Amino acid sequence: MVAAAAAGIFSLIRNLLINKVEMHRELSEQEVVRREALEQLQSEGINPFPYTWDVTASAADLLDRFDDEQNQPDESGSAKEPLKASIAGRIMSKRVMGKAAFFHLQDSSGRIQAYIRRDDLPDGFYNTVFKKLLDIGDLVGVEGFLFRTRMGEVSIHVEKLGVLAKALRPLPVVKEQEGKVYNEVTDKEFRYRQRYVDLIVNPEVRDVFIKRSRMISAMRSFLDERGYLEVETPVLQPIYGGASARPFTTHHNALNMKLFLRIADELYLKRLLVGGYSGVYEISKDFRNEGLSRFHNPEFTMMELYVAYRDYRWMMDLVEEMIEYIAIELHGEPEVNVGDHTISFARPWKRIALFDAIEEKTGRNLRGLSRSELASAATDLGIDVVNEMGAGKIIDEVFGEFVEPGIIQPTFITDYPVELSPLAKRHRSEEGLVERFEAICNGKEICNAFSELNDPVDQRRRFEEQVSLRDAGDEEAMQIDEDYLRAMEYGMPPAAGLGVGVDRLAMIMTGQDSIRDVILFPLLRPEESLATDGEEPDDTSAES
RNA sequence: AGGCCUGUAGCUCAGUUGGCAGAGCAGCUGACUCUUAAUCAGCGGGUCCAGGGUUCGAGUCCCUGCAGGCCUACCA
Repeated sequence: MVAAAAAGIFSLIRNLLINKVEMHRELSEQEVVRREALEQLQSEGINPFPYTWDVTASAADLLDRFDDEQNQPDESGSAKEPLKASIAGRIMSKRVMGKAAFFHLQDSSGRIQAYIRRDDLPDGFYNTVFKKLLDIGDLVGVEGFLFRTRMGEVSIHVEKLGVLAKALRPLPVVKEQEGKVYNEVTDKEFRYRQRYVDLIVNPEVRDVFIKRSRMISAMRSFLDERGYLEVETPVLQPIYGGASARPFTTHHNALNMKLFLRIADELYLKRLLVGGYSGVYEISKDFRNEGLSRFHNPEFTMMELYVAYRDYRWMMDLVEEMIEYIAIELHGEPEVNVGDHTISFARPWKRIALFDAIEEKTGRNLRGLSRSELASAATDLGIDVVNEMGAGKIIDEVFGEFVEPGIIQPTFITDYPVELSPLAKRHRSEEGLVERFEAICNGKEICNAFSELNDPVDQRRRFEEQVSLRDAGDEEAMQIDEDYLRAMEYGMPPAAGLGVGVDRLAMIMTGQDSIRDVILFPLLRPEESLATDGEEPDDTSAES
C-alpha cells in the first residue's frame, strides 16, 4: 500500500515535470492522445517503460526457421509442434478486425506479422490495451507460435503481449504494396536531422550503415591479420599537420592553450615508426574547416597505415588486395554497382604515371616543363591560371579537370610533383617528383599513399618551403613541426604510408552518391524550433 | 561564395486569374475473429517557414530573412 502510494506520488511528480518541459511546445492532437494513452496504461497497472523482455528470436530468424510441415495447424486448429518464440520490436502497422487483428512487428533484423485474438488474451487486455492504447511506433514484446496465414504470410500468433516503450510521437506511416512504396519519407532534411526515424522507416538506409560497418570491420581484420597494430593518436593537437587544410581551433582551459582538431593522423603515426613499431594504423575522425558538399563533411573518417621498410610500389599491391578483399566481403564478388557503372576491384588495377595520364587525355607532355611553360599549356587547355598557382598546382588542376573525372575503374596514378607532397620521399629516378600514388575510382580519389620521407634534413627544407607558401598567403600550407623533426632525427625507417577516405570508399561500396548518406549524423545548421529548448541557464551567459 | 529550386495537417502531397484551407495515409468514434496500402460509416486536426509590403481581400504577387536540396567553384 505504501509502495503504491509512493508510486502514485512519483508518477504525479513525473507528469508535472513532463508538462513543464512540454510547455515550450504545443502538442499535436496525436501527441496528446498518446500521452493520454500512456497515463491510462499506468492506471491499468501496466508499466509503459519496463526493464526487460526475454527475447529468444529475431523476425528474420523466425521467417527463416519456419517450416510448414511442422507448424501448419490441423483441422482442430492447433499445430502439431508449433515453433514458439518470444520477440520484441516496434509496431509498424495495425489492422483491427473486431475481435482479431494483425500487426507488423519490426526488429533489427526485419519485420514479421503478428496475429492477435481477443479470446487468447486475459479479459479486457485486447479491447482496452491492444486496441485502444497501443499505436504504430510503440515498442512491444510478443510471445507466441508461428503459423502461415491463409494469405500465405508467415506470422506469429500472439499468446502474450507486453508493452516495452510507449511512443509519444506519431511515426510517419510508410505503406507498401507489390514493391510500390506509399508516403515514403524522402525529405532529406527530415531524414538527416531525425536519422532515428529514417532508420525506422527506410530499411535500405539501415542496410547502408550495416554495410559501412562491415566494410570497416573487413578493413580492420585485413590489417590485423597482417600484424599491423591499431593505435590511437591525439585528436587535440598543439600543431596540426599531415595534410593541406584549414583546421578547427579550440581552447584548453587548464593549460590556457590553443589547440587544433587534427586534419590528419600522419605525423603521429610516423613518430610511432621511429618508436619501433613496424606497422601501425588508425581508423578515426579527421576535421577540416572547409566547405560542405556531397563529397565533404567537416568531420570524416580516415584510415591511415604506415609500414616500415616498404615503399609505395609495395603499398599499391596492398591497396589492391585490401580493397578487393573488402568488395568480396561485402558483395561476394569484386564487382560493385555504382550508378550506371559496374566497378571491378579485381586485381590488378591499371597503373599509370600522372604525366602519362595527362598526356593520354590532353595530348600534351608536361614532363620537365617550367612554371611558365606549364602555365601557358594549361591556359591553352582552358584552365584559369592565377599567379598564386605553383607548377605543381597547375599540373594538379589539369589532372583534376581532364583526367580524374573520366577514371571510373580503379586506377593508380603515380609520381606527383614534389611541391604538392611535402611529406613524401623524392622519386628514385625522376627529378622533381615524389614516390606517391593516388587510387582513383568513379572519378574520385579513394586513397593517397607514398614512400615516406625519412631524411630529416630534406624534411626540414620541405617544411620551410611550406612556410614560404604560407607567408605568400596559402592558408592551407603546413607548419613546421619541430617535434616531428626531432623524432625523425633519431632515425625513422624507410616506410610506405597510406590514407584511405573511409566515407568515400563507403559511398562506392554502398552505391550512395552523397557523403551524407553514409554518415549517420551529417553536419547541418541547428534547428530553429529546437534552439531554445534545453538551452543553458542564465548564469552561464557571462561566459563568452 | 554564385546560380536554380523547395518550404501548406503527424507523413506524402494538391491548391485555378489574388476570392471561405484541400486529398490520401495517420488520429478519434463506431462496425468487423485470416488482414496486409485491410474494408465500411462518421468526426476532428493548420503559426500555409518567419517578418514586412501591395490589395477591399494574399497560401498565391513583391521585398527581406531563415532552413533545406541540386548544380558550379575549393579542400579528401
